[in-house]
Amino acid sequence: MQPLVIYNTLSRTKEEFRPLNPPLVGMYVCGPTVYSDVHLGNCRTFISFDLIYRYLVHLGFKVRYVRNITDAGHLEGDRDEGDDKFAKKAKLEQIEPMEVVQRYTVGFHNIMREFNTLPPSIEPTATGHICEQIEMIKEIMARGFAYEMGGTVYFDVEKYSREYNYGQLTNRKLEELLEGTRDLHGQDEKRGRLDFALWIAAKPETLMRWPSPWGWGFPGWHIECSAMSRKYLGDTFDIHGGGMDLQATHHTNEIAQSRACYHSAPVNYWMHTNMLTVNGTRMSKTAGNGFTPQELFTGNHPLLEKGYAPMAVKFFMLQTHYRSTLDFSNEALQASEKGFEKLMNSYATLQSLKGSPNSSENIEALHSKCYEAMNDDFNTPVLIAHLFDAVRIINSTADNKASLTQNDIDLLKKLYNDFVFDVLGLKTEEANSKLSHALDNVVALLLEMRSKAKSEKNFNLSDEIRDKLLTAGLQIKDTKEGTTWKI
RNA sequence: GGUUUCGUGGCCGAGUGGCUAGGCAGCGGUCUGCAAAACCGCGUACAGCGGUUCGAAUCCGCUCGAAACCUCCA
Repeated sequence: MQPLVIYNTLSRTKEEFRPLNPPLVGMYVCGPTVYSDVHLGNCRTFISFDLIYRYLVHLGFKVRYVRNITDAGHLEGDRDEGDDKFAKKAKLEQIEPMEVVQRYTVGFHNIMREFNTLPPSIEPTATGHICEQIEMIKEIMARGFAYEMGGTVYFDVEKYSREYNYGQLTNRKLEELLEGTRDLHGQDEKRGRLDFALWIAAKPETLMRWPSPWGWGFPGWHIECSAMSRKYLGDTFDIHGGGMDLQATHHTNEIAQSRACYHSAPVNYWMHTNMLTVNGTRMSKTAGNGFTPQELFTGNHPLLEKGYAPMAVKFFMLQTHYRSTLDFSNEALQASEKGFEKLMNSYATLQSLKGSPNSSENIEALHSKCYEAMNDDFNTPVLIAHLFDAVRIINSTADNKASLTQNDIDLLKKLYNDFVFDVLGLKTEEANSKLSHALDNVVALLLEMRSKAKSEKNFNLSDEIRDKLLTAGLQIKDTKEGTTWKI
């Protein structure tokens, strides 16, 4: 079987994945800034990396998955001034900044649980690592790549560029980058226009502040990821991920900070997930064309015709490759909802299949095709196409149009457990067991009545029972072996 | 303006030179008292123009169109 290949942003090609210290794998993903409800685009990124994490674990790697919580130091503007997002939000809501952080961190975790993502191994916060950030800034200054102006410390991009390739990640030259920036504003104290803040001096009204060698202040946005990834994964680690929008600025600066600090490149494989769009344009907080995950689940938003279950949404996302943009529309979402239902129904059917002396299908070949799809840069759309092959085989067997040995049936069960549940992280909606037991009995009673009516050719009554059950949300299905039903 | 990516059948979405995914919707059929579900079959798509090649959705050029980044956002 072909080895696992990963598209590396650094080389812009798919590369064979070779961890530094197998079977250990270090993976860092830029987490959310918890100053408001988690954005659906964020969710896509974290679902993508959850898939990657799950697959690496499935392959037997021992993965340390670090995903941070940004709870300080993320500025509103690009000019390194103004308050950070938490303090601003806290003032608006008249609460403590850490209250904002707590509220939205909890909300974020709840949504991630709805999507059935696994918790990371470590979830460090920026405010919990102020010391590490200050130490790193000191090291960068000691190597001459940063300078202090009035209590604010800036990273010297031009100086860095004389020794390293600053635009490496986006394949851009310094001159091109310089052309793209705006003119320096009069009040700005930076030396170069590409310079960015590592530490920002607190203003009298700044709520979130810490002491440092440069006075009271707070860390810049980019330094937290460099400091925390280094602390938990080492100077150089295997995978760093995030959304594509972080590539040009945040990740470029992370590389610069690490190299300026300890010379070596921090990451071997940079992975970037693509954006979520609505009607062809990017869903963003500022464009106002987005909805929250909660609104998506309930359908309580003008853009949504109805609510969609978390698993249906997740399945919809996984039907697109993580490096492609994904456009949200009711039509597409409903198509996925039905496809997901079909996939899950076949799993229930699979449980009732009986083995035959021989098989008309090659399940082992199907199994290895699934691995091939995933080994090709986590190609979930192709994986799902193979899973629908399994669906067809299962349903055909149930219809006596194909046959499977018990061994093959067990192999199919393993296929579902491996890929549908373990790797894709999908699950069926669980019903309350006591309630569902009672429901079973009630439906069985009604079906018995209907069956009696049918045998007496009282089709009016039998159809009435069927139609009223459908209205109540239960669909029944007559088969040769008897009548089955589902919600 | 610069950098990058993309344009696939009604919709979503895989696919980097020949073997032409998959889902949803549609049509025809099998099954069925009728349904539903399931299964079988069908549509022969690759923005346009030109080029390379025995052969291109896939490589090259141009044109048109879209998006992302360059400025806070995954």
